[in-house]
Amino acid sequence: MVPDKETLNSLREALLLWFDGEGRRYPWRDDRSPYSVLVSEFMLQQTRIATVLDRGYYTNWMRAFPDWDALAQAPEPDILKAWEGLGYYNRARNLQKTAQVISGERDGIVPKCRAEWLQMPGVGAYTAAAVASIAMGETCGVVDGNVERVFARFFSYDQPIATPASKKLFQDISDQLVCPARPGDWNAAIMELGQFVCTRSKPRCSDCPLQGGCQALRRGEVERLPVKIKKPAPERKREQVGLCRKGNLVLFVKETSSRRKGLLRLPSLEELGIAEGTWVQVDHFDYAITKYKVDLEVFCQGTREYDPSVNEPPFDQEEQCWIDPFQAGRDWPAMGAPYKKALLRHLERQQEMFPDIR
DNA sequence: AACCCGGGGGA
DNA sequence: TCCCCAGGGTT
Repeated sequence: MVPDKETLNSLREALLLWFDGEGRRYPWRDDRSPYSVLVSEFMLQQTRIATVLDRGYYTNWMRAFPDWDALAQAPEPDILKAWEGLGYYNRARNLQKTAQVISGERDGIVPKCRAEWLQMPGVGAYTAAAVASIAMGETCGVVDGNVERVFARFFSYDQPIATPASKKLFQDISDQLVCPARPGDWNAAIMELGQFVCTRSKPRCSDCPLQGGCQALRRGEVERLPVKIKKPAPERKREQVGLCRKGNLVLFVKETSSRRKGLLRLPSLEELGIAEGTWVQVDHFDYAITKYKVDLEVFCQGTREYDPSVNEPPFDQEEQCWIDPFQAGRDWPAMGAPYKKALLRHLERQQEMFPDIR
């Protein structure tokens, strides 16, 4: 599948020339230290560049935790707060674990190659190849969603790409195509080609530096590739939570499950011991979580005040957390996005009903 | 190999 | 609505 040496050289030249002209500037491209690159790669796992940049996650993180030591020593609530809204919170925990391994066990010595990076927590095939090539100049190829799409089209690969066999094939191809002279740029370039030119829909083939060698373009199969396996429709669920007020405070619960440990959520009516029909539904909206689509229903007491002496929540004191949403810095612990949304919508409603308060 | 994990933005 | 994004870990 891999082209002969001469074709390969012209391929590399064409893509890198395009990248030198069209390549974007990102903060982690201006500073290619292993730490900067690794932080960016963790944030970009299953997350769009625009999300990471526009909402300031990368900048804030680098300011709060500028190096391995700072991250290694940071309290977990702080790193979760810096990650709040990005999702997949184990990424933040694993990033810190990696920092702790490097700054502690390895005495500040970073892994020197892809195989060593692969040993770090939260670092898989993609991230190991990315940081090894971009930050250390190792000749190894990345495979992400963009690369899969570009390869499937360029080689007119008509098998489903989400299989182990396809993954292995693409990894092998990527490792052979990567330009030894500029491995980091090559990997960035092919991903960026997938992002801006070889897009999922409406690909801009006439702008593509690889159009001459693209098999799918020649066969008119670009729109059909890559072949994806259709996912089952999400399972619908209903979630009923209570917004408990005590003065300016709102009751939250600290999650204890391993993955979401430390995140805040609103308590369920069941946890609160609220009989159905006794509280008033004040809001509802849908949110998606992995394979589920959840209809979140928010309830309040008829009166505006929640009286804990009458209705003390049955869960442990340590799991309770009363938040003051009017606090200037809104300095509460990291909150799951749906519950944060429910809280903010509650505050908006209250402002409309009682504009005199705050 | 299948399943789990968040959240958002574009089409 | 659906898709899928610079994936990784666990079972």
